[in-house]
Amino acid sequence: MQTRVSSSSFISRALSSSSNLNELRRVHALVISLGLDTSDFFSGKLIDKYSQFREPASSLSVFRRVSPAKNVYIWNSIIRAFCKNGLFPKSLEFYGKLRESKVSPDKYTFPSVIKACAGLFDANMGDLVYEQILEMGFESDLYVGNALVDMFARMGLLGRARQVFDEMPVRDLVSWNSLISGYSSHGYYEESLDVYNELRKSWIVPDSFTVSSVLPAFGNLMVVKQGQGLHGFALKSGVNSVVVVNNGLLAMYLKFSRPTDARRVFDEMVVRDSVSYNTIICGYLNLEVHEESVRIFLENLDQFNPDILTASSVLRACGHLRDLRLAKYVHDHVLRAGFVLDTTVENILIDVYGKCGDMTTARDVFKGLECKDTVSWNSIISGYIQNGDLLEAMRLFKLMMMMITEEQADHITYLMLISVSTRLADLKFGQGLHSNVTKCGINFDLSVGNALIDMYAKCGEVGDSLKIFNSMETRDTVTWNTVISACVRFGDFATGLQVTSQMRKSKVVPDMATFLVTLPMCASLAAKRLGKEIHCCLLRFGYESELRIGNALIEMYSKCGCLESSFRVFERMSRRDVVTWTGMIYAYGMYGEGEKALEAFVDMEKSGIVPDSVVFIAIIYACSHSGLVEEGLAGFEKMKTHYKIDPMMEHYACVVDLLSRSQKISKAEEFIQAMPIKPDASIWASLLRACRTSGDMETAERVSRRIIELNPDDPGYSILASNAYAALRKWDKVSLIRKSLNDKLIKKNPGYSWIEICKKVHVFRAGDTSAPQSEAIHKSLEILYSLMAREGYVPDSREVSQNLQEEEEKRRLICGHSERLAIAFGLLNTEPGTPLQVMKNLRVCGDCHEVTKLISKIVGREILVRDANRFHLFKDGTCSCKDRW
DNA sequence: CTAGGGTTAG
Repeated sequence: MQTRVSSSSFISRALSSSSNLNELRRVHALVISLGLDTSDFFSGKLIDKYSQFREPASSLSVFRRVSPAKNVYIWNSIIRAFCKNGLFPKSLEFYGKLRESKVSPDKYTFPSVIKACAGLFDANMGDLVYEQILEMGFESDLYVGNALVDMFARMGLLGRARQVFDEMPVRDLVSWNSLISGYSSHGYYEESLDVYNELRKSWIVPDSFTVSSVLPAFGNLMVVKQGQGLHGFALKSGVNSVVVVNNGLLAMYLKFSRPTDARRVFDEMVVRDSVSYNTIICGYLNLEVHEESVRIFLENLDQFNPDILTASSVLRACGHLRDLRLAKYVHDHVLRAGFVLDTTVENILIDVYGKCGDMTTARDVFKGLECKDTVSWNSIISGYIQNGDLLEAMRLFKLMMMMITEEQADHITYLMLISVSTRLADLKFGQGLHSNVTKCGINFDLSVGNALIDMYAKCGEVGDSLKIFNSMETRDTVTWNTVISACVRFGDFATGLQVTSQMRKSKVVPDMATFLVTLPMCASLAAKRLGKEIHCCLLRFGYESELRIGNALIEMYSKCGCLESSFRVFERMSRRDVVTWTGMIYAYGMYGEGEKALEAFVDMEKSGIVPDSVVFIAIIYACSHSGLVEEGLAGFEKMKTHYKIDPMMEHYACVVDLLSRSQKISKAEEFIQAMPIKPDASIWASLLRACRTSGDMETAERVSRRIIELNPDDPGYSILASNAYAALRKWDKVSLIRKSLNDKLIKKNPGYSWIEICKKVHVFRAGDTSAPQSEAIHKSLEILYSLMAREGYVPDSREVSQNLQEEEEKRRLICGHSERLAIAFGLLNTEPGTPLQVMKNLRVCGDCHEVTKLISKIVGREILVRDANRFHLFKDGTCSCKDRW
């Protein structure tokens, strides 16, 4: 008896202290030799111990040797053994067997069973087990409760987890940790933080589990101050000696976009594991410091074992850096190290090779994938798009749609393909995508909606853009920007303005693109007041130092009649590029300040900016509007010989304009003859305008014929020719041209003018009698005409382009030209002496130019007129353009 | 019974 007791306690001690499998097997052999292997006590110990050394098979064989009448202790051991080794189905199988036996489970049975349900994400089994627990009344047990909280939390059923937690009669730190971790890992960061703060109010002191579980919440909620506080707590309490905690701190600072703090944590870590390296590599990647990402990897290759996650991060960095060599090296390394590549890594490889421009390899990886998921398809399609092969991207998409798999095109697929249809201006394809997207409800995705708006706009269907926009429930900054830009592109400024004011009333925050689309809109509309407001607004949002914003402001102010403001913006810019200078030169040109434009060009050259072809257009344009013929020609020569820039059609048109404006008609015609490229309608149109002002009707007719022969797309040129024939009284030609225009269903942009008075824009169309104060306007114009007649004014009937029988009727039409209505309206609605500013969408006609000069003299006012081409400042009977319009 | 790291667009 004595021997028996002492050998029992000896074996029990030997079992507990065995520290490796071999030792355990020797003790096991001893147990068998002593005939103790059927004993419940030793068998239970052996089952536990074998599971500890990851030998569940041995655990099971021990279990089987125990007599059929097993007690609950043995059952719990085997269920726990399988559970600990991740063999959850086995755990549940033996739990089932236990319930079939006569033995009833105790509270120690359930934590493992619950964990098995959690591990299998088996919510039904979990519910069943929960019911059984409630029947037996074990739910009040701390360990059972903790396991339940954990199970529900893992399954994402945070409401139920919280309920169990709230109903627990006793809670410990594990209960809190399980709930915090559950909230965190499912993205419920606020809740996670709330529970953590509740915990902090209690007497319980957080441990490393708590800290590492709540850290992601701090990182994602960007609560920097509190995050730093938690860091302090981690240092004080000593939990930062745990590597997981440090990894969490590292990740948090990276989420905060504080690489310096992150780096300090990383450098001060005594122990790092591969997660530490992966976290910092991936964090640098997300902060777009890709070089740093790669550097950490290369410099620490001997410090840690890169795993498949390391590889995927580094590969992504390679993609961003377009470093094909390193990508191939890492890929090769991964293959040789024998890592199993899952779909995620393969997808990354497809993306990276695509980004590096190696579509052959990308395609090989793609082909080699046995199970292609949506991301695989998206990645290869995106590769082709990035490499400019839009048609192949389309082809692959069609192939994808034909595949009978569970993988379907998602919002990203559609987003990419909508942009393909946009870039190809393929309306039919775009419409097909739209209907697909509507069928699967993806159209409610904000980005997809935005892409569709853009697609329709760029395919010329602005009406459909607006339809989508109006039907959208949520809109972001991009939505608004896209719609405004659609209106501007289409020339529908009225809607553009309306949408802009709606946007300003909404809570959406403008971004740089907002300003880069609204400023040019103001420029086109010469909406000075709105332009200034937008300028103030962008100052508030801190965009004033942006180069492109400065460039847009210069253009806006110059087109709104504020040359000084343009210059002020120009002066304040810390950085200037060729666009900046071009804007300024063009601005001077518009105001007839040719010398200043030339000076600016010299300054630009001095500042080391290399001129491009556009700046020369501005130069010649400026010279043209200031009568600087020689200087303009010199600029053209300098461009060709000194800067080796081949002139484009626009340059030739500018030179023709330059010569024509100065009435050098024969020179202009010679120049056109000598052009190395075939002159288009714009060239001839320039010449034609000059012919008409100089009265060279012979050339005018010849040139008009040319224009009609060219059959230009822009109806403006045909109308110009038609007007020339009208002046020649060749009405048959006029009606022929008009008819062909009508046949083509082309409608000319009708002429209109507008004026801003008391923060309101008033628009006038030619001959419009429905405009406000129409009666008064006509009356005052009549008075003005009689006053003008005294100055010797005779209306120029050549400017009338339609064959009207009565000279009187022609005069009526002239008097109806829209800018005159706008000017008269301005005179009627402002204090005497106030300067007026009138805008016109077309060029001012010669007769209106004369009339405005006279009006400025008669009423003693400055009248600033901006037409489609430039500014005219009328003052005391003269114009700033010195009649070179 | 409780903790951390990876994919596609713009």
